[in-house]
Amino acid sequence: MRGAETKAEIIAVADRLFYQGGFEHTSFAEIAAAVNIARGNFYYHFKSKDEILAAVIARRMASTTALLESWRREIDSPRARLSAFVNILAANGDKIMRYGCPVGSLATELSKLMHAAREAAVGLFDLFRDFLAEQFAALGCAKAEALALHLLMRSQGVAVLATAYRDPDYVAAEMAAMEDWIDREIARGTAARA
Amino acid sequence: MRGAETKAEIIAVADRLFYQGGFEHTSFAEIAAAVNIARGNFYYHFKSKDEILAAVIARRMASTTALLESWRREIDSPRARLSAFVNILAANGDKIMRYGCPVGSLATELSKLMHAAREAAVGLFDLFRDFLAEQFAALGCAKAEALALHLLMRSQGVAVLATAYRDPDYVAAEMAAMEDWIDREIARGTAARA
DNA sequence: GGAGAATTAGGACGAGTGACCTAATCCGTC
DNA sequence: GACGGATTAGGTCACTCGTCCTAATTCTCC
Repeated sequence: MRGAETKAEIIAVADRLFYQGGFEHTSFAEIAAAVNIARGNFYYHFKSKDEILAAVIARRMASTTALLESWRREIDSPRARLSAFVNILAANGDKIMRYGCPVGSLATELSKLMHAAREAAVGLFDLFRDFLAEQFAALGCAKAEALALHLLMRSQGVAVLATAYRDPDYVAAEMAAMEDWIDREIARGTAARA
Repeated sequence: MRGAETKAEIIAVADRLFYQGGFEHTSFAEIAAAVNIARGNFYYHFKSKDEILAAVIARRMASTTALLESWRREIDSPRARLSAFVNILAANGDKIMRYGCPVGSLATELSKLMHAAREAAVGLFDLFRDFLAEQFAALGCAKAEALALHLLMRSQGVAVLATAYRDPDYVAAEMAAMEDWIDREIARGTAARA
């Protein structure tokens, strides 16, 4: 069973390093140093670097699914669940200002590389999109998926500008604007039903 | 004078390849093959890869400045100038869906690399921000710079999701939403003045 | 047309890359 | 406590990377 633990540790470290430095920029040597294992030893656990990437994406899919599931379970109102999403920007502000959004930056990098794992990486967006659409639908909004994509788009835009300008005040302002937009859309949805 | 032409060609090709494949992923060999010159020969024109990056950023600053200047000169109304900005998303749609936004993706990559040229790359955002703020101010909007950053943020968010989902219809929908938002902000500005 | 500078061709260098291998070591099972 | 599969250590492989040289070539100007 020790092997499984080592493998999980490699994936966890690779996950962090892929985020912080980018997939291609991160070398086996770097991961090995962080995990404290011999460099050539990766090939007992993974056949290639692409296989590590696939494992990292799978790990992110699992952890994101778990996060969204906990929100569905522990947060009562759909409106508050939307705020939970928006608040990611504040909770991870420091990391976002240095490394961008892990989902968006990976998808963009893999797209530039024309990497086969691009579509798998986009699956992370799907998780958030579906979660958000669920909440908008529960709030009685028509075209819930379009609203979900719009909110996703805003979080990505804020992440990019946060990385560029590194201004926490700007991020806070856009978060407030997102909350306002959500409330307006909900109001529009209930008005349409009346 | 032949040297200057070769240098300019190297910069132009590097510009394209840095955009399409990313800065770090693009090698001298790749650039050399595209320019049809000997690989080791770069060091007559540039002392290092970072120097090529600096030249590419300078080139983008110049071409962006020229583009915005032409808009200021040839487009009469500030409102139409804002539309010109939004329309970049349609005009460059195919490239954006494959490689993302050249400004945003470079800034994010350099941030991950903790590269010294990061701040210079962010200067490209400044050009657009100032241009947009100028137009909002001319339209009588208060907090023109905040509105400019918001529009910039949206274009970045759309670029990231366009790269992820590669759906032209989604891009078109967000462009329309951006136009609506602009009109509402202008209306708000004139109402406040009345 | 010849001197001298600008430019190019064509490697070579050490370091680092992902990939691969084999021998040693660990550890649960009988 | 010896066996056998699971795991690790550590080194090697071919290759590419950015960088750097030097010799040849081209161009400019007297």
